[in-house]
Amino acid sequence: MINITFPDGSVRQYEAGVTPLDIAKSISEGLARNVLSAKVNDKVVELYRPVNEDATVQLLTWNDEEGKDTFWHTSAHLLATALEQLYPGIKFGFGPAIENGFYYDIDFMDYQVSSEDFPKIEKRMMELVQAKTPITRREVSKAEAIDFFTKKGDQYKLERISELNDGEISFYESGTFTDLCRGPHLVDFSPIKAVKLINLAGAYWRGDEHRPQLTRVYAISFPKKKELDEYLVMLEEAKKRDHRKLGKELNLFMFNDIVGKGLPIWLPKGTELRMRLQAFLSKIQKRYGYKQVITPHIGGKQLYVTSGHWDHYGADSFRPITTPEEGEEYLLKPMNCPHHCMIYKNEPRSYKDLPLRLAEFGTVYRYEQSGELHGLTRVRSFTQDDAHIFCRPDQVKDEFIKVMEIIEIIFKALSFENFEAQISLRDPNDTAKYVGSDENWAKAEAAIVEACKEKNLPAKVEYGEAAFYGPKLDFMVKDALGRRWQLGTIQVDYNLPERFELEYIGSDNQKHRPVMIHRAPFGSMERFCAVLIEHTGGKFPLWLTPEQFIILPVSEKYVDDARAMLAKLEDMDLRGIIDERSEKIGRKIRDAELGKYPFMLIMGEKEVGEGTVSVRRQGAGDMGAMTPEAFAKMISEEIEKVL
RNA sequence: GCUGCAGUAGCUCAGCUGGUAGAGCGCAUCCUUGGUAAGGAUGAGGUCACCGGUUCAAAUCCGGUCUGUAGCUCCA
Repeated sequence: MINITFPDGSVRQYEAGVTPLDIAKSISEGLARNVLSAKVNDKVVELYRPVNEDATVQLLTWNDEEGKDTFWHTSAHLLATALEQLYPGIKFGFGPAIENGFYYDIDFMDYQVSSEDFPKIEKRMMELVQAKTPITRREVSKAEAIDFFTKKGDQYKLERISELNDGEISFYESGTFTDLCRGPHLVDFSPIKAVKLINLAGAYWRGDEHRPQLTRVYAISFPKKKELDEYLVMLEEAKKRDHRKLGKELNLFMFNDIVGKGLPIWLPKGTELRMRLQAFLSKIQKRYGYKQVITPHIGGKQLYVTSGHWDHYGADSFRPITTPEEGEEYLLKPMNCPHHCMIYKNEPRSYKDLPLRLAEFGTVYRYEQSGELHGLTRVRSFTQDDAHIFCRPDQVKDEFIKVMEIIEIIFKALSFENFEAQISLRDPNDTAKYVGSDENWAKAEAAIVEACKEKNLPAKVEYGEAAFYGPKLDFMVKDALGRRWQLGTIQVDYNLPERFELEYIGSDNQKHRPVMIHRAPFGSMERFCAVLIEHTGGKFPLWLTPEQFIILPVSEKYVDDARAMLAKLEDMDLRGIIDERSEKIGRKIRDAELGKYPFMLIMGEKEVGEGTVSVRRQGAGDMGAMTPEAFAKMISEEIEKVL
């Protein structure tokens, strides 16, 4: 008998050689039906793999990330099995489970496959499911593996095998399809009740653009048909929140071919929104001791040669601007820090002056590859809510905490709750590729980790992800379609102070080198607004929205009264517009609802007589009549609650 | 940058295998002056992204370019 320990700490005894499926059956019928794979001593395995000695066992279902992984990974094999039957001779790259579904990278050889073929492929997949094709695992020798795929002519699998050692190679067979795979997998295809191919996209073999491009087939599958339907509805809903669509509908921003791709133009309403965000941050920064500065949009090339950016990124950036003056070259500013370094250098600094916090809403220009451009989230001209903190090494942690507080205030005001934080530290095995002393790195890395601990911020630590010039802390959020974008960032920098020979006079009357912290709570105004648009679905919080209300006169007779009311509300620091069209009130309400104005103020004979407005809240309906003063009070109270 | 897909009115889109353009919304004018999610009539508006080719004839077929889009790669 062996002891099996469960995640809750309980222990049961079983015969040696018991399988996870047996264990599930011994617990309950339902569990046995739903279990997908099992985690035995921290390794996920198939349900038929015997357990021969004492172990901890966690039975994995659809509700466990790892259970889903097994499910989708097997679905990828189902896809491959179907594709190989439909397109004999195709070659297979990798086919993993991903965050939402799975994909398989395929070399389709001479076959032309398009999304029109999806139904056919899905149909074949479901036929294989119904056939209850078992999936069997087999350990093979390296020689056997090489032999098999040589015969098959699959150079991709052969390349992968060449990196593996004898004794760690396994094959999985699902009917007609045999794949090199580590597993684990479902026992057979039958739990897969619904599949949907999502799209096709090119993907380089092993992500290398110099290697062949395969066709990546994205798909998703579910244990219940209903879950697939819900997922598809969710996708549709997400598309409605896409900031590119809402930006057009709400007249926030535009692009124009002649102006140039990746160069966003902010329309009046979008500008309102952005200015308000900037004013909000400026106010907080003032409280935290930042000094606002303004620097030019271009800078002498030497500035960026000194900073090192020219060497690093110059070849892939906008070409230098030349002048009639022989040999004179300027760069469109790709970042603000070198300018700020020059401000630091402009006068001698004492340790008493530090930290010096220079802030700028600085517009920068970067030549992003055309395939990378994406709405407002990836553009070639954007404005960073940038600031550089010049401080002593012993001040890093305190400054870090203060920046984290600013980010906290912002995220809270906008109810960004689903963000992820990542601490990027240097690769401990390759410290040579980083600049700065070991001592300073150790100090800064510890400062970041401690700051997160102190602020109770759950952050994932990634080694080797630090920039060459210093460790950093990034804040990431997902957009409507589940893509992850980096917003706020705090980065420690030892490189620029060195390159620009920044100094301060310490209390010991000696010269010392300050540490620089780059930070941008929003990241860029463009990207932040994009995420904000998707987060709110265009229904911005009251304090931010370009128009807080729209006055709807019941008929044209009351337009003059509406104008007087607007003036009165504007005097009370509210903002709104009037719908002066000759339309019936029902129509005006409908349009205002669709236009996402937070409040509709209806004015007719009754209200004009009483000196009130009838308030209707977007999405919630009639709230009754109130005086403009009462309305203003209600709005300001609501705003105070969030800010 | 690479690969797939797409580009028709301000917006969303229809236009089968080639026969010289349509709808809804929006806009303009007029009628209507209305009470909590679409009142009515009339009208304007398009080199069918651009350039070239095939054809008696191209929005439609072919090639190229541009732009968008899905991914890959990159990202200070």
